[in-house]
Amino acid sequence: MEMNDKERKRSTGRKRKIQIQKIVDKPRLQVTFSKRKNGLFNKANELSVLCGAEVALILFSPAGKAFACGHPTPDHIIDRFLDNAEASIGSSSQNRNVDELSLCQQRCMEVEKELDEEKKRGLVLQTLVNCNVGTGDDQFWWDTYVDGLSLNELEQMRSDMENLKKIVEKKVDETTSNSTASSSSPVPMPDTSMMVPYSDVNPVVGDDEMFDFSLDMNPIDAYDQFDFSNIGNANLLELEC
Amino acid sequence: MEMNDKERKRSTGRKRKIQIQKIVDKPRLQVTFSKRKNGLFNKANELSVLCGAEVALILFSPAGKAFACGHPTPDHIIDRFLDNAEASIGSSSQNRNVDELSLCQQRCMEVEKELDEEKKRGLVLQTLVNCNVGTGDDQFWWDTYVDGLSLNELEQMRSDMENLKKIVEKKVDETTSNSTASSSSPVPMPDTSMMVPYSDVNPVVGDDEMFDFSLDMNPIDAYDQFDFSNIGNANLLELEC
DNA sequence: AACTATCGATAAAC
DNA sequence: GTTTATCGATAGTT
Repeated sequence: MEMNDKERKRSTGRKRKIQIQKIVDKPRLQVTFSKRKNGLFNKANELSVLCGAEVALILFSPAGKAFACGHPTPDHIIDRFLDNAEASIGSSSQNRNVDELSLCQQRCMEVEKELDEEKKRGLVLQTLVNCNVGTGDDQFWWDTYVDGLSLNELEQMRSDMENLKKIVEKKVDETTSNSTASSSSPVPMPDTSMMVPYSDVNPVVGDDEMFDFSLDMNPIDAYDQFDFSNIGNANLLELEC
Repeated sequence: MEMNDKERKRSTGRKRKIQIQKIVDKPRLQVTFSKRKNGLFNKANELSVLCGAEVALILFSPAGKAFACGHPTPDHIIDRFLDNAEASIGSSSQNRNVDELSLCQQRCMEVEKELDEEKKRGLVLQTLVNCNVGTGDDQFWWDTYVDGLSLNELEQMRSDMENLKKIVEKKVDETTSNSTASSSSPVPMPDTSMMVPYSDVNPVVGDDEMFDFSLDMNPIDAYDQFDFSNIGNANLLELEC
């Protein structure tokens, strides 16, 4: 975005540092809660995906509304946590009717495992392609690719490149002359989901759809009130498995 | 901080945009998990204080270590959550399970899709490896590769190829004049990275331009050259750039 | 709810 | 751990 300094001056909303203290203004609290709840779910989701970690996030709004998310499921995480902490207390979510769900979860985990191995395989292949030469930040693949070739191979490659260029140009011509049917071309549009699997696939989503990518998030219906008036700092604990 | 561009270049640690996908590299995953775990706890705490909300966050590291925090205590939140869930058996629990199921299915499909893409990428890399090693009578990978490209991709590829040709010619010159294998100089080429799906190689490219490998290629069946499942991540080079 | 400047989180390098 | 540049989250405004 291009702006000169004067345009900058008359910018509208400006963020300022805030103290981490209970917000008294009700509307502001509501907005903040909504925004930060979304941000928190988003970050929990990202951590889960990035690290393959099991994450559960449970929160009650000041109004007493419950939200939870987790992968594979909040109950799963809770059970594991409780089993961990108390060794053997029967969980209340055992007898739930989750046959199909648990099947899906199982499959999901299997696919994730397979994906993991496929990525490992990709790394190995990439290593081979790069001739085991580590790439610098500013190098492109052919820089290292070319490094591994002998002179003969290089000359071969040069002629290959010329042929390829012809092929490409021919293909461009074909595609251009057929441009009337461009939208219905036999070549499907590139699917960028490989590169951007979670962030930019659906740029515009509703509030509720925002975190449906991988964490199960389910707002719970209305619930009895608690007294939220005095809540202190977080009670942190770490424990070993 | 005021810095001109040259000083910028010399900076040490640089944050770059990362894909929200499972991190394969173990050390990197470990660091990311640790940092993001702290950030997540911190944000959960802030939300709790700012809005007076009850928040519980439970997570298991990939290694199986459990962490939890909550107000007033994780167990308290969990109890409340479980009571809540039990209390709402009948009306919403059915919907909730359905919701969880569909979300799980959605994630499953996404993972499967990513796996598909990863496999196609593996095919391309495999083909590349085979063509690098193999000789002559096989078609080169790009011959089939080109068939699946759209017009934009073809034009992108054409310019890529011209740059690559220059690199190859330069390399030929170097090899011819200097028997010493000098390291190739980085070629500033802003809008590429077509071939290497690990898109972080090129920070300039926009998400929309990301290339993918969802193409119909003639697979070269050489999948089981290696047993990838036995390869630990730690043994692999850092190749994610 | 959308926008923008700012602040905070954090990826990469040390 | 520490540092630093960058990216993402978000406070305040409309």
